[in-house]
Amino acid sequence: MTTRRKSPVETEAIQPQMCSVDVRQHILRHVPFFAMLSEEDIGRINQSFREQGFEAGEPIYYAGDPAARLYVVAAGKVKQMRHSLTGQDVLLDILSEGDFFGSLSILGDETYPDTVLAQTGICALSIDSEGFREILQAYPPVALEVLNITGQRLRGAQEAVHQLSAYSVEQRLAYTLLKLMDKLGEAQEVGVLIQMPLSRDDLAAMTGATTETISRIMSQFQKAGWIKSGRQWVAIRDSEALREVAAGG
Amino acid sequence: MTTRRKSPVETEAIQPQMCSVDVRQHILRHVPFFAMLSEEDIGRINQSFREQGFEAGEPIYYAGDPAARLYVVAAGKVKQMRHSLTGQDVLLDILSEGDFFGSLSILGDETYPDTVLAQTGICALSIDSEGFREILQAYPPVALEVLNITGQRLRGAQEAVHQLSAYSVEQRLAYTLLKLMDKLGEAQEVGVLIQMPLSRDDLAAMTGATTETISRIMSQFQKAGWIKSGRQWVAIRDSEALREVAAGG
DNA sequence: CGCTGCCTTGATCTTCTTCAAAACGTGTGG
DNA sequence: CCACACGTTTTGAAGAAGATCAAGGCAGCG
Repeated sequence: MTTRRKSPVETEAIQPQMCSVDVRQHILRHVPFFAMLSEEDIGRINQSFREQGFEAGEPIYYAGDPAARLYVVAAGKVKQMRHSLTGQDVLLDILSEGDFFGSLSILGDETYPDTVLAQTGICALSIDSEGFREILQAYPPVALEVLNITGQRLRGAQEAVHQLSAYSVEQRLAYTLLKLMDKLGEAQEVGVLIQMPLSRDDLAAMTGATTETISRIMSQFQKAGWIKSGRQWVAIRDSEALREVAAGG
Repeated sequence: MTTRRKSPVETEAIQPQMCSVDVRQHILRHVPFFAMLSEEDIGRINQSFREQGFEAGEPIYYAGDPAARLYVVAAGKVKQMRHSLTGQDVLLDILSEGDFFGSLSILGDETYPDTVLAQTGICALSIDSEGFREILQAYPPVALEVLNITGQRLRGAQEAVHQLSAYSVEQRLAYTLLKLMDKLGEAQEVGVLIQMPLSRDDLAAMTGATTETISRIMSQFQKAGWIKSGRQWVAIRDSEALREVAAGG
């Protein structure tokens, strides 16, 4: 049953039934900030959510759209982006199963500051801001957990600011690859494979550099035997070496 | 009663009594996320806080210290920083009256990822993580408000990432000055004065550039008549022009 | 009145971008 | 199953933005 494709990344097609009502409750149970609730409570919460499928490349929403809903990724990966007037795009984060995005501020009316795109086919659960606020009020432990996660993300974003301010592209790329490995890595023969389609363009948008510069450095890394990479995929073979580069070796 | 100093910035000395128990309750009432509580509740919360004064330049804590407390700025300004192995420092944020910093994650045990320094003399209220968690549990509306503010900060940090990735130093500096003006601006004859001691080094650490580059661009801005600046102070005279530069004019 | 620390300015050098073109891999349609 | 066509990746050469190195100037303080 070997296919003919070259990329080791398995872009498991998101089946419509993965989004069905039947499995929604199961998915919600595995969302970090609902994990502590009883089956009964989750059932109640479930009713406020609705599910939605998106194909790879499709936008979930655009920057500037009125911010009305909060989303939870049930399956697949999404890219959270900001675009500039110059056309230069910045990839802020990659979110996967259990991560949330969208409207957090309880005070309605604003617009989304970023664009979110489906990187693979995805299934998302969503709820309107009003409904989410009600859940947070009804279940204070959930609010604390959401606060916790948001705090962690804030620190992550501050670390990114630090990186961009103080380190070279080479260091930032090494750091980014390590972070992706921690988040999406999967041990395989080629090395620890980053389980998602990932182009040089994506890496450029994540590190604040150009495609060409990233390509050059990736070639170096590969020549050194630290990574193995092809069209839209990357595997890490020597994370220790990358760690040293990231730290300024 | 005119002094001989040149800087228009008033570095009002923080008097010890500003930190006294008497006025603590008054201060807590003006902290955004306690504003909705009754006088009685604030009185109860008050007992968990302790006050502490710091002189200008003094550290509140260093990166790597065990993260045990959450702080609220009662008076003065603090700098939230990250340092790099290379000695290059990054200024993540400037916090003033009513802002909080320190240990947010409820799950104890970690260390602070950043260093916080008193930029002016300051008075801070602080509470241990345990006590803060209890408050959040006892007063769910407070938790929601803290979540809200944290969400806003996350967006601010993501905007900084965007800026660093996509815009020139000139644009970032213009943007930074405008942000400081919004936060700390005070109308005076010279223009809208940024009410705090602010060196070229500080601006360099905020924009991810070197002191020299910042100095050059500040000279340009001043020559153009958009700002007026001296030793450790800046006033904005033409915010519209800066806005245009920041937007890529 | 001189010292210390902040700010300015210039010259050079490095890093990264930009522009351009060729090579490669993947999926498609014949 | 093969060959073509497209988007991704690579590589090169020239250019620009900003860092680094090095002096000198100026303000405020003791």
